[in-house]
Amino acid sequence: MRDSKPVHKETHLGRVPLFDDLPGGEIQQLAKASKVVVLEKCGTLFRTGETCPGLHVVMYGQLKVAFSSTQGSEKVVDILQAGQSFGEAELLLDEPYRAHAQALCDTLVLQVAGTAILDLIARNPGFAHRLLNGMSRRLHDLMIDLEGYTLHTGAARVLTFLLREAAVQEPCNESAVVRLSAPKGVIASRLNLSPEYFSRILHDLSEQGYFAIHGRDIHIDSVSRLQLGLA
Amino acid sequence: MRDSKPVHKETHLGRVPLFDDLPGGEIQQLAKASKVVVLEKCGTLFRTGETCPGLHVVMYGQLKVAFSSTQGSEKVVDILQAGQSFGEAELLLDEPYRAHAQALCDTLVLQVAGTAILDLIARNPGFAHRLLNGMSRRLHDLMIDLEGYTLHTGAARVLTFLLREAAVQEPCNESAVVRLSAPKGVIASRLNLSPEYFSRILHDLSEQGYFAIHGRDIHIDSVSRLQLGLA
DNA sequence: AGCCCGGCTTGATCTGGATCAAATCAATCC
DNA sequence: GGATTGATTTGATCCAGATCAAGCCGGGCT
Repeated sequence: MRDSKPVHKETHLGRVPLFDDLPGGEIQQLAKASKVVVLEKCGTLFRTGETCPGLHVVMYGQLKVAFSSTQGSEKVVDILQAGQSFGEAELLLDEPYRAHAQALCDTLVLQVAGTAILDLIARNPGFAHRLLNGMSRRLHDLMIDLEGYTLHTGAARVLTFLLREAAVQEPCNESAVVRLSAPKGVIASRLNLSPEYFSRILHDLSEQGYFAIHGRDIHIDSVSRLQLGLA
Repeated sequence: MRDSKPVHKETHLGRVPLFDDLPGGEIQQLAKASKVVVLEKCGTLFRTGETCPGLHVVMYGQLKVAFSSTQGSEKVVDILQAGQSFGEAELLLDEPYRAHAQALCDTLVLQVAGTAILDLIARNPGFAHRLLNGMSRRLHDLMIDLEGYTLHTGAARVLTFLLREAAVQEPCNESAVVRLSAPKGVIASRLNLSPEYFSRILHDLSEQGYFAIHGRDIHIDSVSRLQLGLA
């Protein structure tokens, strides 16, 4: 992140799903109300307990959102990719963050001031609806995670995760190569597993012929076979 | 639930926090678009996989929302009290329910048709904002639960639960009697504990002098003492 | 009163997954 | 290339919390 070429906020914002059907004027308002944050790998975007300065939108790079326990261990709640936003709930409730966010690689974030978002909600019902849909999606995904954590075994969570990744990375293919988008330790924590146990599960499943592991690439011969493994 | 006195939807809806500052005309529209559902104890409101007929609003009574595993065990996600609504996310995304809902006692629910809610969002930015706040609250609470499940021990979750209940039931009192609003087994599942282990934790904590148990009533001498127990 | 049934407790045992410790591998930097 | 540092694996051990199996209320019913 050492080049200091000025960031053109409008074009960036216009590409984000949450904003991409907004008229140009609105985008300009948002751009004016937003701040560029440049993070290098491992840089912190916000910490637990801080109050939220606005809506975070990832332009490029990758962030992990995690809880930290008193004993230094942490639990990754979400991994944010380019185009995703974060902090809607805290913004609307004006509550401090329960988690912290850290860049997994060099990352660019725009922070849109809360007032600009609130204005937009009041002025543009279509945007409110879109925001509502985004939050619904997040709520729904969180429910799925919760179901996994409380009802499914570690191996089942790993299989489910790989299936979802395969569906995203190579839709509708019977065979797929899934590339883990983050270090195994981070994925492990995301699945609520210790790195060691995650490694063992991966090993076991590959021994059972579900897939082959090559570093961060998981080669799946038969996606439908994985699906069966869930039963 | 054996009296069949017709339910006056308007007055009921007008008392629900989500709708209570809507103009009378809007309330009437909602009432017209909503259906009364009467459930007796253990009656099912909806099942996993069903598509959602509208927004559920609890008028009186109590519901549990839970995941069911293939082996018959279940995990309670939420306990809904009178005045609460449920199903916003599924409604907006048009996704089937991931969980089922069952009445814990005789319960009255209004189901507001999805179209009426969508209209209201498009027409009334204030309502959209209110809905957004409600979903933020739910998202935030879910995050707190998740933090508990993944990072805290069983005993810590029980203490946290009791502290929140005390804060709701007897705000700002140093001593409090917390009445468990549901059978212990349901609370246990809500905290992601087996009934047996929940019972043991309660026993242990009371032995350590944190509180005294009388059936479903937990007598807390010193709320601040409980807070210390969390460290 | 006596009976029944569902909710709760208690005890004994088991296990998924964590933790600790050490070895191996991989990427980067002199 | 060798050294350094972090990521991953492997092995041994441990533990929070589940499960299984009885007992034990307490309250509604006849």
